[in-house]
Amino acid sequence: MAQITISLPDGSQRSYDEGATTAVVASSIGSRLAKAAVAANVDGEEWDLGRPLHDGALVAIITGDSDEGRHVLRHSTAHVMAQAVTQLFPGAKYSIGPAINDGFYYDFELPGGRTFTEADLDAIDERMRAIVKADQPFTRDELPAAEALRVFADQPYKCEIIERVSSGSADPTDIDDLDSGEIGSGETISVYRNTPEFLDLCRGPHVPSTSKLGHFKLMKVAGAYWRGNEKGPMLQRIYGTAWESKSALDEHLHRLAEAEKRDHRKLAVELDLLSFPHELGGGLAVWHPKGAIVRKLMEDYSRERHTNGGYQFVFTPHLANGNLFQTSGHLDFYKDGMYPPMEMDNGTYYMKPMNCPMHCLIYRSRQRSYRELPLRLFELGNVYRYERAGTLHGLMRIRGFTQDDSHIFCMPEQAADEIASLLDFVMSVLRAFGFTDFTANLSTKDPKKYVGDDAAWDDATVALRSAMEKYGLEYKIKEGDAAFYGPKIDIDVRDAIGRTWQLSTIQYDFNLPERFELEYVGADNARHRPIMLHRALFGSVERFFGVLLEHYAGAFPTWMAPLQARVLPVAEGHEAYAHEVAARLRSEGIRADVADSADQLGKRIRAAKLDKIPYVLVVGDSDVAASTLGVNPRGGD
RNA sequence: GCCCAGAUAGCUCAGUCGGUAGAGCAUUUCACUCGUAAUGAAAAGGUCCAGGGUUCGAUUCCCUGUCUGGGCUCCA
Repeated sequence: MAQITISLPDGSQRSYDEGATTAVVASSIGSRLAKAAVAANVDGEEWDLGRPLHDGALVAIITGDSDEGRHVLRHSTAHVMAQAVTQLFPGAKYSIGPAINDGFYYDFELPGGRTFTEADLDAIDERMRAIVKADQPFTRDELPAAEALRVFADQPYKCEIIERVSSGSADPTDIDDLDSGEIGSGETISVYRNTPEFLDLCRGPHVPSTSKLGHFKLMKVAGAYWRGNEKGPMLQRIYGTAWESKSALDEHLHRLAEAEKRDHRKLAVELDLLSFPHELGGGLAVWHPKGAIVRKLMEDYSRERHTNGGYQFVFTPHLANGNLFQTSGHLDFYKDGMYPPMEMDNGTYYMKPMNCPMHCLIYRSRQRSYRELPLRLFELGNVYRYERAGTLHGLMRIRGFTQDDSHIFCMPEQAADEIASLLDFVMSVLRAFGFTDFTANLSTKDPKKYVGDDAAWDDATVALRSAMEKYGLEYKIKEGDAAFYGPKIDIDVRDAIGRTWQLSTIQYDFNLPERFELEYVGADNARHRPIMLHRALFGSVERFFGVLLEHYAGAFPTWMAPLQARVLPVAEGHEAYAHEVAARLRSEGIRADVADSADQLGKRIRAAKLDKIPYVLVVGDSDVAASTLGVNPRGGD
């Protein structure tokens, strides 16, 4: 048996049997030695995590506080879960079970179409803990494909994977092949087992033994399509989370609880901001007075910045004749995302899913000169999109919403400068709302869904790229993620608890100017075609509001708080003075009210705090006498 | 659209093995007038999501729909 020797940071060496246990693991989870060991020299060659060594055997080092280490233990936990499920539910079919962010999942099909219940999760959890306790070693085997098919004869999903791998059609970059991508070269299939009865296709690596696991929790059951195919069978997916230590698990659960407390749907009810009445239908909201104040402040600020930024305001209707969307291409490309047609005596009408076609009509309403360009049209435009029922999510995914939408018409040679100054504008406005951490993505052409010629796409992509480089913004590339009419830049922001949200978008469009035959007269007295930039900064006002609500956990900065101050008289005798104070504040433009003394002071303070009012002002005898007040700020602003 | 789970007072939830329901908070009234996160008492508050079926009787069981939640798929 060949040996693998690893030099440890303390100068000592350790040898492992290569092949018998192919996952080489630092002696205990939580040890830090692995990070240093990754750079160790094995058999005279540099190697890295997960790199195949010696006839396809894999070696990996895990450490408790590395992403690689967590990945390994999560995936191993997924195996144990599948093992528990197959023991508890004879005849269960198991498909794939990868590690994901914070945890893992495994997809199953139970006999007779049975589904998992909450009680099942408890039983599975219990069985998993027994397997952990049994200290079963994970071992690796390689089987010829034909034998693997025999071994997994009663597991149709596994057979499908084996066939895909042995025919060479598995794609290791495909999420659905995560588990299968590297299980073999086509000739042989690698499997892991930790008891004689349970084995699973897997490229490894795994922890050496089930006893290294244990800090996990099964979270929920959900439906999931086999291989993500909407037409394919629906499997039962169990999600779990797994960590290297109890404290890490607890921390994760705590983070989840924090995020739940910040849920904008919950806060919207608690703070009386807005609601989604059933009578309206799914994905449609009504704004209550307090929510409306915040929204109005957001919109006012946006209008002010756009005025200063050289934008011209326009208004356009909510409906349009279908011919307009035929011209724009929406009916060809996104009919499914539009509300159904309304037949009228003079044509077929649709709710507008976007404002751009109408802005094109404004551009085209008369002849344009190059001297007018860039022409920046801005509208807080209401659009309606028929989002599929299962995708609606509070304010984040909604069917009727308002875009802070602008379309900038400019000469192609102006585009890079215009985009660079747009980036500046966008981030300056986002900073005003309290975001400081931005990342950008450049989305490129979707080869299956685009219009226009390839050269135009290339030019547009270069313009966006050079604008970001000019601005000095780092960006990632999302291949094939662009809209059908042109490439785009999306700006993601990180919120107070580290989640990222895609907010702003800047999209290059050479397609609509073509379709609407937009022109300008150039300095050469000839007609030219402008290009168009779509850009939304909030994205949707509703969604941005939802993100702000979660970012601030309901405690909006004072400038946008629905109520900025509440005056509390200590007792009945102080009420007149309290009203005087509030009136004075209101005359200074401060949103203030008074909570009279019907309840005890402590209770009124508590209520004001729960309402997240920035300043609670208490007035009693000494304040009346000296014309003062006690200031109790919310803190944290 | 698909899978699973829900919908009971304004909110959060309990309950009814099928005999039209209850708590806490909020609301109203009364008492208390209080100096920094819950004073006490009383009252009022419900088509138990909607429609159909089974039943002597349905909020409860079944079906359909609507809406919500978690996923999948989608996201111009």
